[in-house]
Amino acid sequence: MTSSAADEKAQRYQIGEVAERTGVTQRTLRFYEEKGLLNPPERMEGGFRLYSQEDIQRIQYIRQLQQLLGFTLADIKEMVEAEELRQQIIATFRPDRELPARLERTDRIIDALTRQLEVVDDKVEHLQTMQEDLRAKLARMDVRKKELQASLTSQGAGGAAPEAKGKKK
Amino acid sequence: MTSSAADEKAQRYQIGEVAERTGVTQRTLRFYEEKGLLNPPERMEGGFRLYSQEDIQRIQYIRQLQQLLGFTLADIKEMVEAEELRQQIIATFRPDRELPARLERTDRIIDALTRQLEVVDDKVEHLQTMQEDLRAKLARMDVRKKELQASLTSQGAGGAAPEAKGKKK
DNA sequence: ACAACGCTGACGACGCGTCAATGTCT
DNA sequence: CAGACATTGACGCGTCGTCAGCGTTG
Repeated sequence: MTSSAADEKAQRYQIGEVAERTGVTQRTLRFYEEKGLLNPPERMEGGFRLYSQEDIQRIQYIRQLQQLLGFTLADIKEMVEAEELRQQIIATFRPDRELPARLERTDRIIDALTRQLEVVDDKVEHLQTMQEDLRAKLARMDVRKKELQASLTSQGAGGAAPEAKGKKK
Repeated sequence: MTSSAADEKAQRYQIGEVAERTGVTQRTLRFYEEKGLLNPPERMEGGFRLYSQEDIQRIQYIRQLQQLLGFTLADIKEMVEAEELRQQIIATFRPDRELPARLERTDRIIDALTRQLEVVDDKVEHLQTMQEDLRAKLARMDVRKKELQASLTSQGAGGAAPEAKGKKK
């Protein structure tokens, strides 16, 4: 139904659906466009934006860099451009002329990837520490909660403190 | 050298040193105070702020929640309050009266910790995926770079493309 | 012709950066 | 008293949220 078999790859989405699929607001999409993070999508006659599949991927990429890694949109702009280069280079049927220019672009891309990887490594490390911390704290609080609940259920009867036998230290 | 042995725990720091130690600006410290994230520190006669060791820990805690987990300051405010409760409860010599109130506070703390842990787990997962992605991309780009460099050094002689024999698939 | 959707401003909020004018510490 | 450090405004910026008024689509 949706695919008529004639137009295979020309799927376009309007802003509302893109917003839903990517989890960003329409406002944000227009803002990214305004800031040059997304190149202006096609439009319908009346002016409605029509996004491609690649636009959607790009949006998700931007969000990752922003939310997971905490880069600013200015940083991300550079990286998005590098990523675009990367995809072009990979898709390109290597015209093998202008080798120095290609090498330079390659370096730009490697720089961007390296910066990202550094941040990722850093965050993973910190987050894992935090993870263990939180698990430990949670475990201790759960123990406490159960102690409190025990004191409550057996309130009038036994005594105020139910011994809490397995105390550490 | 810094510890004179008389005043063990009463170390206080002015805003500049705190800023340096925690990696946030003085502006940010005043802002956090204004927003109720930090409770107003002591002051010297002239009005200079004097922060305690715990204040510093709290600032670092806030920064972690903000930068690593991406919470808003409003969220963080709740969590900081919960964390304060947690520390009080741990330090408290359990007055064992008002058990229901203690249980409620315990729940608040567990909620905060649980929320944090969810976010952390989520982020770690995404970041690890990203990490592998980035390493793979980087590896491929490095290969490409070396190919290009080889083409350059042996430019006039051998040929344009150095075969790139070990291509996967 | 109708609801649902999208368009472009414009203003506002959050989380600070960055002065400026003044006061305090040692 | 100098020079470093701190104080309270005030305005500005990045990254959108939100609303208004109007046009487009199905």
